[in-house]
Amino acid sequence: MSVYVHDSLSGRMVEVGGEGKVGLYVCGPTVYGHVHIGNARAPLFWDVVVRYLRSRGLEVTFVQNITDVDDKIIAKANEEGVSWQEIVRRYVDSFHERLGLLGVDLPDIEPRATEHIPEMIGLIGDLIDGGHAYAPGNGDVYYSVGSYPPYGALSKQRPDEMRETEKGQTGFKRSPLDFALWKASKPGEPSWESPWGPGRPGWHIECSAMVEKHLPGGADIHGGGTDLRFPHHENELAQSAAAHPEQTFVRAWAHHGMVTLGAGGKMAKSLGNILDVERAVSLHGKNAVRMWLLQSHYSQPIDYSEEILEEKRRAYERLQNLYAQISGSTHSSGLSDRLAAELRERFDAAMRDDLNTPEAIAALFDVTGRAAKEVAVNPEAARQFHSLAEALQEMLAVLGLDLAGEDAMEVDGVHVRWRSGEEPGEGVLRKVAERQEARREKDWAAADRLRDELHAQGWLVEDTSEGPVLGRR
RNA sequence: GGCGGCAUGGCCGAGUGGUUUAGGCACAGGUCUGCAAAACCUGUUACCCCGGUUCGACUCCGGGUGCCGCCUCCA
Repeated sequence: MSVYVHDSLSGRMVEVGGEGKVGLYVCGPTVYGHVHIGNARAPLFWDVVVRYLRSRGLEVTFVQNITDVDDKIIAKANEEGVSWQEIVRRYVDSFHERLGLLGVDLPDIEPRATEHIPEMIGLIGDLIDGGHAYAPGNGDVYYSVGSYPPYGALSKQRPDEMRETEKGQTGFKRSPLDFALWKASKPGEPSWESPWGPGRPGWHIECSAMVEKHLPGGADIHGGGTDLRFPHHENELAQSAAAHPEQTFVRAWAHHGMVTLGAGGKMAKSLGNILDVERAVSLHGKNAVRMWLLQSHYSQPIDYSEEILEEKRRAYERLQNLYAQISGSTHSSGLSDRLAAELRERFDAAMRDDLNTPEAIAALFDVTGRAAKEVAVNPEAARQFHSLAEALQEMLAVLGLDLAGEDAMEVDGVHVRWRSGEEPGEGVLRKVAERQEARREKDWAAADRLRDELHAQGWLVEDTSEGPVLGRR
């Protein structure tokens, strides 16, 4: 069992998991604010990938770091007059809470930069020893881009053509492209002892150190947004490859597209055009958000709008309705077995081909729709799709989409059902029972009046042969 | 300015050198239904422009146009 992932460095598909194991490293957040849905794309997508790989029997180690020391964290702390640790604590909690709202599981290892200072210092030492870094005496240590000829390969940039930009110049760097591995700390800033004086790590070095530590032998897949390709990933690669040329650092670089907000372009904290995860979930629901992010390929940019999310909510509902038709199955017809096998095969083929979640989801709709057609022609078939329902449950678990079960209650002698999760109030239930009673007496005027009232309260009543079912409208 | 990517039907969005419908949403008509909803049936709209390669290109190559990302912190 293995999957193929498009590698941004070579431009080719790389086989991953052939040995039965997969080491995955994904760049996590810098915790100085609440994560928005753009930030959430990576954790959500890779969580799905991890679930998929595990469902196929692969042993996965998923590492996603947290950057807990950084200029912005320090700035935020100063702004509020609290410690940087306080800022970190607050936004790590917020990050976890928001992932929870989206139904995203935490990675196996969530290393923090500040917990890897010795490893980073060691790595920097190796770079200096190898002639790839220098300490000009101001307390900083810089990576010498010129010492590593392949520099630029990942971002397809040529160092000599990038010289135009001199924004990074400090006076101590030998080349403006050189970047900080270690920064001398100013008074009041977080600081650690090092051979070059008290200071703190540069941004890129943490990922190099943490990949090497937590995924010995290298990462099979290294994920992150396309905006990290340069300079972050380029620098990571340059550091590790130069320090430890005998080791593989990353086998496949997988970059996901940006979440855009219509004409506003890329969603970014610095642009202020962000949509908080909490708001997105409360506006559209977890399932719609997941459907939205998973129904386009990870490598593509994806646009957010309320209309699009509404569409995705409906798409999810359709899947839900299709599933509901066969969910009561007690046995499996030959058709069910065939469809289940086809579904597994297509889902698998799609995922193995560069983690193509939209293709995988299309298979869900297609196969399930065919079962629904059968049910339409032959109502008996509704109870004969056990094997398909089972397969569907597995795939939806991988995608993290809920299969809303149903709860029910006897109200005034009427069996009232509703989608689990949102319990209707006593008054609503009573109205439904009353309406059912009116229908029994063919008092359509009263029944319609009650339907309208329930509608006004946000509920939709569906009449079925098995009695009324409540749903949020 | 440099580098990279993308351009598919009303919208979202996969995919492929030709023989089959991606899938979803929306819309129109119908079946079912007291009504409504769901489901099912039928129908509608495709591959940015110009060249080239090819027996044949939406699918490969070149050019153009447009959009996006990166080149500075950024998922």
